[in-house]
Amino acid sequence: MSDTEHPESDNRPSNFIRNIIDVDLKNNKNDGQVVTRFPPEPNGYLHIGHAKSILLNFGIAEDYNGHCNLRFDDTNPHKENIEFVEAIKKDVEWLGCNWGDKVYFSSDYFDPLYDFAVQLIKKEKAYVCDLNAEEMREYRGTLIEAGKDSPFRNRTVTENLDLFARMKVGEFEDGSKVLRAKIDMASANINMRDPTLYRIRHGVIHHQTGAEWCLYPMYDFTHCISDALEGITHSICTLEFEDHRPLYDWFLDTLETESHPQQIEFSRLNLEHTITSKRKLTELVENGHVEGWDDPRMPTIAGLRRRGCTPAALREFIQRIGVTKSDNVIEMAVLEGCIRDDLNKNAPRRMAVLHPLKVIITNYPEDKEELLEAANHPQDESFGMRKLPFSRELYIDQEDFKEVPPKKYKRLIPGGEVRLRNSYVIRCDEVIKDSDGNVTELRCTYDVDTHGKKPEGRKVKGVIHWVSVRHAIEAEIRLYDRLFNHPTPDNSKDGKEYADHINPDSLRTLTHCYLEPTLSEATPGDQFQFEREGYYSLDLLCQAGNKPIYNRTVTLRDTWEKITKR
RNA sequence: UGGGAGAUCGUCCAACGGUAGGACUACGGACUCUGACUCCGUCAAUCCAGGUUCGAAUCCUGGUUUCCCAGCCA
Repeated sequence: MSDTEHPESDNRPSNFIRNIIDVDLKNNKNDGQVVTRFPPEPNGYLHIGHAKSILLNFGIAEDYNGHCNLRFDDTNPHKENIEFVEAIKKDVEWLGCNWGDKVYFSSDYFDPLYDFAVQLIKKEKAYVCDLNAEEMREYRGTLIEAGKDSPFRNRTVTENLDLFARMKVGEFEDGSKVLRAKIDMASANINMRDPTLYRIRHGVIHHQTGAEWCLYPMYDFTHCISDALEGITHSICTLEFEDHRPLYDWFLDTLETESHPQQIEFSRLNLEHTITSKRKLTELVENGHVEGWDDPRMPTIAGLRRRGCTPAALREFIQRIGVTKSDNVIEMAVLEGCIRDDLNKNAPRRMAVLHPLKVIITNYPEDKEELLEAANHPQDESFGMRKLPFSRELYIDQEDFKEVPPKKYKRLIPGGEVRLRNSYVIRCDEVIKDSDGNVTELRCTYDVDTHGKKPEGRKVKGVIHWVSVRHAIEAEIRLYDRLFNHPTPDNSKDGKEYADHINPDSLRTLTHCYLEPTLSEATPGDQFQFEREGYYSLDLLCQAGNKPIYNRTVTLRDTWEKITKR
């Protein structure tokens, strides 16, 4: 902690939702309690948009000494499964959120929900309707025309009670009957035009309740009641549910539940060059555009993790983008900046050559080798030192030698000198080429008096990385780029679909890369800065034969590239 | 006049009737055994038109424009 005046209040996010809560607290609403919830449907993996919601809800709970429930909104067993439940728990935990002892499920409330539905029927606020899906759509009207009442709208309480009970025990086929709320078919808000409460689904095995039910409640009915039963005070959701708030309130008012949570809507996260639609992410996986939900190119939390993004970086990102009700598209640079900030501070430095070019140090004895000390972090001594073997034959990167250098180039050129990082200054004496004129090898000499000191009588500006051929570890390195070429592939307004904007070069695999030998000690998930290249993470899952695989998390900022592009 | 919501630098977020501020990006410079990091600096915005007010991003009126809604999905 520094000596700032208010060390506590510095880092607290402030946004309109927290402002609302502050006012509620001042008025002693909810007895001063703050209880939130994160309610994912287990029908896919969580993505970066969910991270916003998770960190918002859990963050508020933490800062206000409240609690945030993890609740699976599992009312549609057809699409949901236990794999997704487990994946979601893993991701929320990885983000550093603590849901306490109990994981909640909407399906925990199937019994009370059924009783509430009965209550609604008794209040003449719900009825069993025999219209099929198509008929119901016709009766619903349009955005600008009122709907009309279902012919089944005026069934008696007794008849509705009987029918609903028989729906429950399985007397009717899928789709033949639904339970609907009786509200107003002429409402300007389509959600209020007698929304469906329950549908019949035979033969699906629910991951929590098995085959116990053939009747499943709908979102609008389930969500508000689940919130109320859990004593949620602030039910925070995304903007598309704004239209549903009157319905949320209608259920809780009509049923006179003990508590009446307040629904508050915020705008969802949109990130440039990616998509955050669960449906479309599912398609990317199922159509083989990516290798799975945790493909490092995916904006899923699992993908980000495998790519090497850290929870701290993601948290910082979510904090930086803020929370409002306005539509937004966040530049990828914001996320990358957060990742770089975190990894710059926390990733030890290593050397790795991605595009090897052999260098022979002709004045270095063949059988000699040295161990050169190198700092693991240039700004943080606590990272300690490591020893790098140096020998006669080295690899440097092809990019670090140019026979015909562009302006301002300060790496190796024929007859020129360059510093080998953590090592000596070498001079390029001879360029060896193959029959096609490609440079295949460099013959250099080293200045023995330049290790740990500046060369005498001249300045050497360039510093390049290297590895010793004899000691190097061969590795596969995967370079990831944006998954989509268009900044808003979802909504490109050029008549094309998101899939048309997939970047064919989103993955480049380099199979003959060479790493410094200390990397043999790395374990999956470890993150490093490969100096002058970027941040890389040892893959969590794969190995290419006996070669390790490193995923590029993000490049270093590259002003040289900017200069050369001009 | 179907309903609901939004509009502030290129991007994201502040300013809650009193000097339009921060972050990211971009650009320029310093430093450097990472063309990184760090540091310093520069550019850059209130959707429009009226009105109220000593004073308006903020309040009022009228426009413009963007997003969401017609699942037995959530």
